[in-house]
Amino acid sequence: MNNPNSLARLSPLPRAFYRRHTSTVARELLGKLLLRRLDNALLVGRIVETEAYLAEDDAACHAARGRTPRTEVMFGEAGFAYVYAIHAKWCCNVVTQRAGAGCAVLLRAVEPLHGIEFMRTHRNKQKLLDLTRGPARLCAAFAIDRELNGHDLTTRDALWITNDPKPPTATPAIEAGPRVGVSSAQHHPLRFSIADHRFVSLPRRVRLPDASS
DNA sequence: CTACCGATTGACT
DNA sequence: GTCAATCGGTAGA
Repeated sequence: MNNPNSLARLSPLPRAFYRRHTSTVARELLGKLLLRRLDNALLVGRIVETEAYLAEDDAACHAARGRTPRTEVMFGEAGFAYVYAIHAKWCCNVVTQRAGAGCAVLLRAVEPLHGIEFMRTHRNKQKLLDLTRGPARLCAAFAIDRELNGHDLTTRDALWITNDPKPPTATPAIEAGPRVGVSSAQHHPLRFSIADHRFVSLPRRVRLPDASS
């Protein structure tokens, strides 16, 4: 297991990573490490579940109804955090593609790796499985709120994402299915997760047919 | 200003 | 499985 100090020295994913198509970014974020630096703690989690919200023909995307004060960050440069409130809780996205496109990837679940006691305190929950499984739960555990809206994820400041230097398996299978809590575009598999991972949030997952079959 | 909604969660049967 | 608390964002008067 890497120690947190060495993980904190790894290079953040570059902006080019985020400038690609939203579905590609959503899939490739699986297995990456989310890092959060606070005054008195360094938190690390492995991203195990994401959802894509597209720039085109996606009524569920917040940007679909045009620019508002809330969605301004989504229409900006890729690689910045878009943090929004839902049901009095915070959720964290990463902005993708091109400035002006209006699309992002929602971080739905991580596996806690470091700073677990801080997460327990911040979530006021003891059970490991409940700490970061779900978009608002992971934000509470990582102390992510509106202060990080518009934060640049390509520096080692406050919040960023890196490659895992020691991935647990060579190439984990990826599952895909309809997005959670979204009625539109149910036919598109825009929710992605690491197959059979215990930290993936609840509703049923569907294994995508293998490309070779 | 008020009214309504929601990319959720946690408590409960 | 069901259900409602909770509050920021948004639209509209």
